[in-house]
Amino acid sequence: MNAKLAHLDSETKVAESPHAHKDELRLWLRLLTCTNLIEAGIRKRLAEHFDTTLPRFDLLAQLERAPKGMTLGDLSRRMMVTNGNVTGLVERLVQSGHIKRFSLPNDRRVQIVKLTAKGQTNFNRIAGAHEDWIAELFAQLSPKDIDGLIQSLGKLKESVKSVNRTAQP
Amino acid sequence: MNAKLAHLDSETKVAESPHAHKDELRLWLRLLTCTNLIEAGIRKRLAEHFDTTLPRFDLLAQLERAPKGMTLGDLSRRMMVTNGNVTGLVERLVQSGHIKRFSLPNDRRVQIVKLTAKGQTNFNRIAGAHEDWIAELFAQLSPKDIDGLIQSLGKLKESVKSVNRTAQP
DNA sequence: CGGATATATTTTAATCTTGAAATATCTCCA
DNA sequence: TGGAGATATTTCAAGATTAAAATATATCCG
Repeated sequence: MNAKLAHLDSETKVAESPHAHKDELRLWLRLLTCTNLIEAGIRKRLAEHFDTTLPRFDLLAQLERAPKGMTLGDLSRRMMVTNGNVTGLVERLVQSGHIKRFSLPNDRRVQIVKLTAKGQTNFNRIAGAHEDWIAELFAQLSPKDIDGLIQSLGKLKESVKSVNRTAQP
Repeated sequence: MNAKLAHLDSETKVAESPHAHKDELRLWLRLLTCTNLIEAGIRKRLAEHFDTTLPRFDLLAQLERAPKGMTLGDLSRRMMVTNGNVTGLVERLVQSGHIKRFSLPNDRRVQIVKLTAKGQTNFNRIAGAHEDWIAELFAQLSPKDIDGLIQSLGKLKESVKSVNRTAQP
């Protein structure tokens, strides 16, 4: 059994006491299930009611909070996806007239994208419904539950970020 | 005001009380951020250490808990993904020798898939590391935080499922 | 100045994912 | 029996996603 662990690399410190983390694993699976269920629900509703997708809505939502526009790099960081992903998404949203590209005279590497009037209108219509769908899905949680979750997930977020900072330079 | 809205359906509520659900929205965004951060961390580690992906690992994990094998339909329900998705995933895992297909003599529509010895060995090696990665990422949460999250997320899961049951037949 | 290095974006190939349509098989019942 | 409807899987087309390599531009510093 120890021989089996002997070849393990960096995480050996945790590997010394295997199978002692059942609660964390259970929590993670539950977290994933909740997120997946909600995401699926939202995705389906976006398709049915507004004929759009979650990544498209997500990108518009980012831009909506940045009236002066954002670079593709900003978008990929904010949305936590790769650059290449944003490239394709932006392409399709420009194509459909929801956003527009601008180049900066002082730095020809960057592209700024902004919502068009059409994009803004479209986003506004969706955003209200989206907020209500979320409230509907969370309806059985009390304000106390909600507050507790916000707090604990805030802690989790910091925990994950601090590990990623040290482990992945 | 709440009493007045209580019997109305969600679409009507949208019109009656827009923008009254900030906390739920904030919670949802935080939930999504946490899940995405953790998923990204796990995905990266799976690629680096074991040259594999999350969906592959996920499928193997499902099969590991079903020594008698599972049908593709079972897999797609358990993994909460579409049938077509499982078809492709299974194809690649059969290809790489981690799982094997079997047909049932009494029902020629269904395909059972099972872990091969290689798949089992491979999964075992990964599962321990995976559990430790999760524990590492959750390290800053106290046992009390963890328990609270498990409870509240359980409630959330039921809330979402009950809404999806009534809203999407 | 000019090259090394850093930053921003795109491209590429592969995988993942979905929803819908197509195919195959089974079950039930008139 | 035979056909209607249910169930299981695959196919298909489009989009989303990643990691890594390629491209383009900027900045820094010797």
